[in-house]
Amino acid sequence: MALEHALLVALREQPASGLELSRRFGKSIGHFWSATHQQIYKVLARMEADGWVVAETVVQQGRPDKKVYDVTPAGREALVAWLATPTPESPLRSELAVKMRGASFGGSAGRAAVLESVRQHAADHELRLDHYRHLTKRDYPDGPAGLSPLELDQYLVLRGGILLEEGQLAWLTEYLEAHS
Amino acid sequence: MALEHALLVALREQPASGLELSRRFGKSIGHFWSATHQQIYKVLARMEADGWVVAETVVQQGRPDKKVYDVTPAGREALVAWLATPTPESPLRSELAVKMRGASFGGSAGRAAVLESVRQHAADHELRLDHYRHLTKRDYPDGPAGLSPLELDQYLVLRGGILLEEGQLAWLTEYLEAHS
DNA sequence: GGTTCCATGTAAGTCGTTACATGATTCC
DNA sequence: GGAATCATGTAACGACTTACATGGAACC
Repeated sequence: MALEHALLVALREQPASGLELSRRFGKSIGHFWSATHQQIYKVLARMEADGWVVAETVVQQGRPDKKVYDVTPAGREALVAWLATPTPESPLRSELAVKMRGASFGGSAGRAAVLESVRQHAADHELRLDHYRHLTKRDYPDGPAGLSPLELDQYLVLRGGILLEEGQLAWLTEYLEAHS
Repeated sequence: MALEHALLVALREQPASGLELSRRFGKSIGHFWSATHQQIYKVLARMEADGWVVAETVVQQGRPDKKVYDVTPAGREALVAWLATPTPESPLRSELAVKMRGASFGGSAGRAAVLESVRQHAADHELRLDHYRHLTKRDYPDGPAGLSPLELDQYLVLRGGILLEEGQLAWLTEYLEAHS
């Protein structure tokens, strides 16, 4: 029940078509709320039926038409109402943690496989961390000083990405060291 | 497609009934893979049909009978096979991050509401962090030295809980400081 | 007598993923 | 000519949640 609101936020930052949204979700917001294009189309259709957004068909040359969505006043109200709603804690699910606890029951092959998974994930997290740090340097070379409220919030969400990735990496590194 | 395997791990550590499992999932493993009892019963039934587990009805005095599940050789094989499978990265979903980015579009009331949500979550994470640290002191007073492989893995998963909670807390603290 | 706990489920519905479909256009 | 991109979807399925149901035992 929250993809709708994530889309509202994205559309308030900038009106967009379904595909543009799904691409944007591959970046910024998507790091904290992923969605495929199929899902996005479905939810957009429902939001349009509910009057939260309106679509305007934009004719393009050399490309298919696209439907650019924008948020209606009703959609804005829905967003504000949602902000005031208590935020349930997102259940943290780590398949890797389950495998770590299962490694003892998998013999030497199982243990090696889990080690390999952990190594792979550590590399992934390191990569993403590099990416976030690069974004920080590029978009906020002077740190958070002098940013508008909107920019400050975007900066702080990026900081969240960095801090969470650092936590993950610290964990997996500790695991690998303990098993070496 | 992974609750099955989480249950296999839990049952290999100790055979149990559905309700006992759902209680255990409120603790240790559950911090990384939550599940309600309804879901657990359903999956256990499927696993029994698949021959991964067998149920033994245990008569109790003053209480209803319970069905204690144990893992079969086929279940053990399924667990080993799963360990060797590549581990997809669990999509990280933070409703709070979406709200942070939406706060600018919610007026002063919206911003205050988001701040309150962040404060609440920070308190929750601090509480859980205290809990994990308490568990560490109680169960591993001497650190990881001298633990069996199984205990070491349990220790390392607990360490994961601590490191991830610390990351979360650091993030939310930074947010609150930036908005004070 | 009412409430809570134990223990096992069913039913209905939402959320999300995976696979497939279409049709035009540009790139090699 | 074949592949990739743009753009929008449908269909089928599985995962997960929420609400409800049952029935006895213990607690106050």
